[in-house]
Parts: sequence; structure tokens; C-alpha cells
Amino acid sequence: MENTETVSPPELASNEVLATIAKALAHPARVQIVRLLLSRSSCIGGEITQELGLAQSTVSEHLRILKAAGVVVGEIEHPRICYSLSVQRLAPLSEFLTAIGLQYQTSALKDGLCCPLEPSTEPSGSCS
Amino acid sequence: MENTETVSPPELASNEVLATIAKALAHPARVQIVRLLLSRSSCIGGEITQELGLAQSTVSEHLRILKAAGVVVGEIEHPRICYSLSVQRLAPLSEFLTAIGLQYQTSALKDGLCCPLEPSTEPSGSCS
DNA sequence: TTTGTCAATCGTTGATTAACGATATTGAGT
DNA sequence: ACTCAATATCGTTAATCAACGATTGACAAA
Repeated sequence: MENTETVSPPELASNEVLATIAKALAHPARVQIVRLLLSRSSCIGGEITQELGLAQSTVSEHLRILKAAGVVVGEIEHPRICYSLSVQRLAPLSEFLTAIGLQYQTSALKDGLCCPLEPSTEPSGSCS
Repeated sequence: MENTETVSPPELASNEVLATIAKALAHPARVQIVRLLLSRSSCIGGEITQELGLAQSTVSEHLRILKAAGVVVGEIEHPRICYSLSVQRLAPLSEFLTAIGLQYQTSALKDGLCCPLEPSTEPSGSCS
């Protein structure tokens, strides 16, 4: 892919980069893999397969997707392969969501409420 | 929607909830919609379609996906529909990624490095 | 060299997604 | 009732995804 992935403090990543990271996490099994790698804080071999309860080839495919997105890194160890999280790869999405949360606090509109405050009477055109 | 997703400080959401939110953001067009809703901090009608440069039906489908995930809320206004972000729906994923970042700081393992330069304190089960 | 183990790849199936044009629906205004 | 504008939905096509079993590949140890 392209290298639009420079992690700069104020700048947020492109839509494509954010979508790529989100897509890597867009399956429960892959979220669980990330959790697993995080909880052990160290690499695991094929115990991931046993933990997920899926076929070995399926888990390998999920790992391939995570590696393709750069979220997970694999190093060849003895007979196994040593997986670990690439936390800095998750940073763009984390910063994006944090920025949303911050803007939320300083904004007038709360949650589902579309136009800031909406009483029964018509507020006449705040949202049109 | 069962409430397995209570937003408590230490508790993180389930794999399914996190994957659902991530999936909603797993397409560049949908990330752009979220950005659009964030930047205007108010609701927009069909200008989203014009901004994205996609067909109206395609944008409507993306909005449907975002609404189904609870990330976007739509209210019927005059002839249009008023869309807005549901920031609290994004919170679980944001907290999950933040938790990963925090654990990263307090952890010995840096980014791509798999086994964190450990001597021999591990019972040699996995990873060296 | 052979063996054993773990992981990646292949090939397939069914399900889901993305995108579009065309059509239907909704509701305010005339 | 009719009309107009904004969305949603339908129907289709091509593409991608998820899952599995079976096979292949890599490599340390016997």
C-alpha cells in the first residue's frame, strides 16, 4: 500500500489508513487475538489456535490479515512463530477516536441528539 | 442489543461489540462520513452524498451500516434527515485502544520486538 | 536423510459487501 | 389531491470474506 502512515501528533491519518486498521479489528476472533497478545505481553505460538477454538487454517488466516494490516508482527522462532502486537500501528485509530471524544466534550451536542437541544416546540431551523 | 457493554473503567467491552464498532469504521467512505459529522458538529442532510462523490444509494447504504452499528443517529427533519454522531457508541473501542497504549508504556516489549529481551525467567513454554 | 511439528498455503463453499441505476416512499407545500 | 425534493429500498453484479479440510513447506532434532 502507500506509506501515508506517518504518526504525527496533531495530524490524523487518512481515511484509508484508519479504515485499514479498523478492518483488521472488524472480527471478534481478531479482537480476541489482539487481547490474547496483550494479556500475555509476550509472544505465543499456536496456542492461539487452541484458545480460539477455530481450525488452524482459519486462525492462520486471521493472523495473516492482522499481519497484513501491520497490527501484528510475527517472528520465526524455533519450530513455531512468535507473534506480538504492533502497538504503534494501532495509534492512528486510537488518536482518531480520542479526538472525537475530546471534541464531544467541548461540543454542545450530546450523544444521539442531533440538533443540540430539541424541546417539543420546534426550534426553527437549527438543523436545516 | 443486550447490555453486555456497560462502560466501566476497568471492564472492556466484549469482542463482538468491539468488532461491530470497528466494522462500522472499516471502510474509507464511512470514516469520511464520521469525519464530516464531526467537523460540522451538527447534522447534515444529503450533502454527505455530494461530499463523498458516490451514488446516493451507496451513501445511503453506508449510512444504514453506521446507523445499524449505533455510530450514527438520524432524525427526521423537514424534508431531509438529520444525521449526527453517537460518540458514546465509539467509546468502547476508544477505551480498548487506549488500554492497549497504556499497557504498551508499562510493558517491556517495544513494538515489533517479539520477546522482550528476556533472560531465562520464563518456563520455556513458548517463545524461546 | 528421515522424522516430527508447527505454520502457511491451496481449493472450495456459502455468506456478506460494495456499488450502481431504477423505483418506491415519505412528508411539506402548493 | 398533486407535486417536488430528499431518502430509502429493490435488484443486480462483481468482489471480498470466513471457514474448513487437505496439502505443502520449513526446520531442528534424531
